[in-house]
Amino acid sequence: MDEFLPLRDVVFNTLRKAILTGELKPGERLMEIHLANRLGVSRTPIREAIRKLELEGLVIMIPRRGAEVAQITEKGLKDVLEVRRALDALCAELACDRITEEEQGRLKEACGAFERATRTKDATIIAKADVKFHDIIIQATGNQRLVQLINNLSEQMYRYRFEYIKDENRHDSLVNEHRIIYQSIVSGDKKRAAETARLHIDNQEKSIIRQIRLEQEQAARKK
Amino acid sequence: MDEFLPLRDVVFNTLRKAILTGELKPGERLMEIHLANRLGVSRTPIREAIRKLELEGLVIMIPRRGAEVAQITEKGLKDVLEVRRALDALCAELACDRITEEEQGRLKEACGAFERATRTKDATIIAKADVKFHDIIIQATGNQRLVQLINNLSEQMYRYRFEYIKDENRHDSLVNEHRIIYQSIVSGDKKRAAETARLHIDNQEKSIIRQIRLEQEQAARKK
DNA sequence: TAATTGTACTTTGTATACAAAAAATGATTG
DNA sequence: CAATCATTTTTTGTATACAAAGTACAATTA
Repeated sequence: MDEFLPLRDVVFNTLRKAILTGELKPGERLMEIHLANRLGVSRTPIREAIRKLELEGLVIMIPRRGAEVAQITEKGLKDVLEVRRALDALCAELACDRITEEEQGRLKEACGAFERATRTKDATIIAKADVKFHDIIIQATGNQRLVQLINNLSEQMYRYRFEYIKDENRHDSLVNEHRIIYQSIVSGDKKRAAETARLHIDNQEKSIIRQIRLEQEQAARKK
Repeated sequence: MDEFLPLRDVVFNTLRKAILTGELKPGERLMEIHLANRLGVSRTPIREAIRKLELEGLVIMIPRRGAEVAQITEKGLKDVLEVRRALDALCAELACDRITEEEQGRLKEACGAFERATRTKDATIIAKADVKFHDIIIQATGNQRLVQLINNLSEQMYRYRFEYIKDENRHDSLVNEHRIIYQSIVSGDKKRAAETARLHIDNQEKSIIRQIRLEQEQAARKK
């Protein structure tokens, strides 16, 4: 499939995924020769991939020392979520105005599919259904720049998303929020759509921050 | 000053500036050897800089053909401004809650400085005063991610900003809007601050879109 | 023993080399 | 004269080479 992508893009995708899934841990150094050997390419594509990761904020560069996986701080996550809150609300509002009949149908289906997914109690399935639902809304805005920005911001929390989805106590309210968002969008109620989208992020934030604190405590105890 | 930056970053900054100022025109190819000779470096730093420009959206890659300066379409600009509208409103709201006494002082000063700048009728001076005013607000949010995103989005319109500032008929309303934004923020009136910030972008949008249509007409007439 | 300095080893930063694809040129043929 | 195909040139994509900065470790000295 990706056989015809330039190696730099293959490497970029590979490294990005490794960082997002936690396979490469925050603070870990990305050493070029090591990665080159591991991925069976030369240093050139590795370096070019790192330049993109750098701009995306997934790695930070230390001069003459190379790249390391960016640390995720509680402050950093709060900042990301604060922006996402505004952008998700914007998405919901724009979708109210611009969603097509066809997209409305798919959104309804995705909303139902999400409810069914929660009943499986399988976090992977639920996460996929969740992404699908929100993707339809984001696409319905017809704003490519917005799509790109939200994807990038979501990325930063990939690791924590999963834990959030696992919390079964939240499932009912998640389903409920999705349903309200769906209804508001098809009925064109911008205010309610935006407000619920914000609430949706607020709930995620609480869960993720709890998660982070836990990890930090564990890290501190290790020392 | 930048003597100790890696060459790739020097090249990145140079190329970015060249694109934003219009020195490198939309559609123009970025050929590596040519740029390398022109800037007195090898292809390696050039390529790494291009990878960053690529992710920033300032150039687009065509496989096996290299990079060219991204075209700016009316749709693309509308998309950018739609996002900025939301983010600038967010900035204004956050600033209401978080601005420090010291920043309030600087904002007042910047607001007055902007008014004085308009009286010079010198677009460069006005543009600088405008940036300074808005920078204080953005910084007052304390959200680094937001700062970075807004900077990146502003960048995309760099070329048009200037023309917008030149329109002297708008100066009075610009000064007025700044004053309202300043007053709303120091008095903590989030709603009014956000609404005025949105209005501020709307006015820019009208002016910039007019500008773009003009350019496109001229381009069409040439053929 | 602790600190410091010198040396060997890594690792990055930059330049160059080489292969393969695309573009341009020109020759040949209908 | 036009069109097509071969050939040359240009340009990208990838690998490698080399220099300089950084790091680690050991030996030496206070």
